[in-house]
Amino acid sequence: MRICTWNINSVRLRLPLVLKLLDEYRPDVLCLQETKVVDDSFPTAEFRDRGYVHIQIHGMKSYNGVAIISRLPLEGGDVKHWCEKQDCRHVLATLPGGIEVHNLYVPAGGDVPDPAVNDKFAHKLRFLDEMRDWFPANRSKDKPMVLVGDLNIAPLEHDVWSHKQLLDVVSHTPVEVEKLTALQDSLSWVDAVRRFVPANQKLYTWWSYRAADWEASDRGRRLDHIWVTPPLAGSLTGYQVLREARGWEPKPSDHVPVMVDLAV
DNA sequence: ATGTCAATAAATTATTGA
Repeated sequence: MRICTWNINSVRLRLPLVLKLLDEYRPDVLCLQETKVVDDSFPTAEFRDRGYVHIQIHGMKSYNGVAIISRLPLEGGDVKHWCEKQDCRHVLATLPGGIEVHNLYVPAGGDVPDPAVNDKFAHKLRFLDEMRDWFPANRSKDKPMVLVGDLNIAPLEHDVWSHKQLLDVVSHTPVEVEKLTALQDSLSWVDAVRRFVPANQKLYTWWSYRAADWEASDRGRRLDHIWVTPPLAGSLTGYQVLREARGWEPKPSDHVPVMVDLAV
């Protein structure tokens, strides 16, 4: 089973790129974030035509929005709300074999890494705390689960182009990393991609639009993640981070697809 | 390091969020 996650930054604008991904890499399950579209306007037909007939969407106007698009049957589709907001940052569904997929879009957190003066950063930290509490209270680490999405945090030193220069930059500050790690530890989640890429090797999934030449400067961050619970860890057989997709024409997302293969 | 995108509401240009 191949599971892919991609922050698409408008699914309607980049629909041709999404279809290219499906045609060339044939994931069984595609999880999108930042779809930026209400459910009624989601381009469902184009996915159905390609055999992706099982779709769980949770979108809103302009911002955020998540979707699970699958060739395999989905059951028990649901959404969760965090921080007393209905802002479309989470959708979940169950795959054959009882594998529960959680697709998440963690708040970006604004620019100033101080919750006292920046409400967006405070929201991000609260969101992480709520997830850290929710998963162990409602799920067991013995349940086969996959958590994917744009977590908007690059936790490891080599998940960013310069650990030192990004210590004060939202996405790599110690307080965010600590909270993401606490969430990971809460159900013994395994960082699937880092099972294949050693922690001392640079690995990025996002490059800013603001760079004059993203490829030459290569100032990336690993913000997009795939985690699995312990029962699935032994089934991981491969991964791909589609760096090339950062250059896909005509208009690439600033994030690239991340996928893993599971022998289930 | 403050550069670029995308969506929206309003009317070719500003705002907001990332």
